Amino acid sequence: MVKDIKESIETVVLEWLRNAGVEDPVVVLDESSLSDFGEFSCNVAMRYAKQVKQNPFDIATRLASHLNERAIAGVEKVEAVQPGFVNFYLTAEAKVQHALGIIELGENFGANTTQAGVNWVVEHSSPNPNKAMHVGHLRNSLVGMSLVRLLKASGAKVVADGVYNNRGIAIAKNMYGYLAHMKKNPEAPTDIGYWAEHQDEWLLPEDKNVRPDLFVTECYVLAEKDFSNDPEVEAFTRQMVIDWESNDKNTWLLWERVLQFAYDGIDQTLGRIGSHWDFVWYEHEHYEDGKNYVQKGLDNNLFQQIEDGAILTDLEDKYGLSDTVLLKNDGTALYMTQDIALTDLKKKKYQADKLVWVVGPDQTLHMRQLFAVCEQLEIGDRKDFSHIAYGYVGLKDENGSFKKMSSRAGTVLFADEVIDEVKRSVAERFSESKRADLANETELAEKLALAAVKFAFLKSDSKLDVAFDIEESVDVQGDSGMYVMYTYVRTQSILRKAGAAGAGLPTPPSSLGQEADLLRTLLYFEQSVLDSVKDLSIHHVSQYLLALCHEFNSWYAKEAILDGSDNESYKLALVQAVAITLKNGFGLIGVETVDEM
RNA sequence: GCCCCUAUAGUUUAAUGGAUAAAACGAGAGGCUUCUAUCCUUUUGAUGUGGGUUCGAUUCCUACUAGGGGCGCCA
Repeated sequence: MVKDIKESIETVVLEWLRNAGVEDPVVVLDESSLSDFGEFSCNVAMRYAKQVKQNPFDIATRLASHLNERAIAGVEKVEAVQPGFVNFYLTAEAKVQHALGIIELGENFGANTTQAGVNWVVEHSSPNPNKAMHVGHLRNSLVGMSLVRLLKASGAKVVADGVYNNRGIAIAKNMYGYLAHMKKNPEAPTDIGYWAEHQDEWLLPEDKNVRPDLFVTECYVLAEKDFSNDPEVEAFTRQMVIDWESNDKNTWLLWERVLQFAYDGIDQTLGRIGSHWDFVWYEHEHYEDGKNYVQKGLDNNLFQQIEDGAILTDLEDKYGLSDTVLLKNDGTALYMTQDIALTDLKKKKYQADKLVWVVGPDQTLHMRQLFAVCEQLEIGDRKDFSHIAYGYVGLKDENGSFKKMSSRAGTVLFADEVIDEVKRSVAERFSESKRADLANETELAEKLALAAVKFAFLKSDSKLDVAFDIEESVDVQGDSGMYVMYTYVRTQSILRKAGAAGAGLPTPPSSLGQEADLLRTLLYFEQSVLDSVKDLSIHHVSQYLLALCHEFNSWYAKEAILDGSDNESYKLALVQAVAITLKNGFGLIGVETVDEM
């Protein structure tokens, strides 16, 4: 495989540089920017010219001639080019062997061992257990799961986890909303005691024929309105929080009932998009523990108590971060308080080496403060904590500029709405093309819609904001998941048609023809995975898949594959190599391939 | 006021110190009696502004401009 050739080259270059007097040289083989420059190029001559006080082109020339003398297997020639690049041209045979090697590796093609032995924890999705998941959660979840798969493919042990912040005023609003607005008989009292004795007098999601998460969303919206208009409702809701804290039996019963609706609905959405948690944390189980950590920090003079009794961090000088409150002046916990406890719990439970939080960009300061405080408390090292701040998913306003979605303004798009909308558009295409032979159209439309949505969210850098236009952003043409899927379907169609003919041993050609660019592109898949792991962003893989599809489709347009020639089995092998690469890449993105569309 | 993020073609994005800045959408032209035209070929067009570092800057530093986010008892 090309991986081995690259390693051989790097070894020889390293040795040569050391002999030339370079201290601790770093050798990186980059993909050549143009095919005229070979398959890989190296910039060490320019990088170390100053250190060894020689002209970069001279260094490159001598390095190239040394490499040519060493005659590394798979390397046809090495060239030095102004101002000092060293370009590597692989032999046709090596490129063909690489493609055939893909078939041998199968689903393991693209996997690497860069994270072997490292325990990662990835927290993702962060749905609110009082509302349905919206597109922001969708993006979060897709980004998080792509990291989970990427790290697993790199040999890491990965745990995906989720947290439900399931206590406090927001949940109490849902409880009130349910109690007040989901009665079968409007005359029934809005009273927890009465509800506990007469639960069957209240509606369930199935009675209204709505999904449970939309059901709780409705409770929340109705409650929110009453809460801000009616002081009695506000008092009632706040009292529920107090009753809950003092473990009132019926309050807890109602709390569990309402939360379960949310959990059930969110599970449906997560299941639909293939997201998964190995473990779920519930805030109510650990939020009090945070106070012990704050006390410990106070004892060790890491924190300070201010006049009114609240506990404050001391991060200004040591970390250059603004300080924040760790414990309220009434001694109660904050989000930060429980996050400290949770971080330690996570670290210990999983023996975690690296922890990742996929959380919105508005939490950046909070996360930095958390990491710094955890370091002060010796919970872990800051460098092992990463905040993946995916960009906002917003809408375009009249002027075309970015506008954050707001649940108050009613501009929030739910995750399922987006997928359903794309699904409709996909189904429309089926009816237009009159492909009635596809028996499982609905199932297919679902798979294709998920492919389109996932790819749309994961094809660009996750930290950028997305101004979401349901028509444009989840397009099914051009650089889209549908395009990649269509290309995969093409490969499957050809392989099906070839049948047993494709099973023969391919006879590689003596020289490369139209397929040269395709073979070249196949060399770079593994690097795209490595780049994605390094940056903790899957988009390098997505971009690679698009490039591979362009090459494959160009080749497909130029050359008949099933031509009955001696080359046929070889060409079929290339089709198969492309198919495996697309499938593996899609796998990392979280897209399930289909065989027909 | 302070801190963080972002700025590439008309639009959505790619390229994180390298060579001629790469795609898609849009607009124009062409291509199916041939393995699925949801495709292919081709034309068009871009690094916010001013300095600096470097052999080399979209990439790093700096000032500015514009947009977004955040800044001790919300989550």
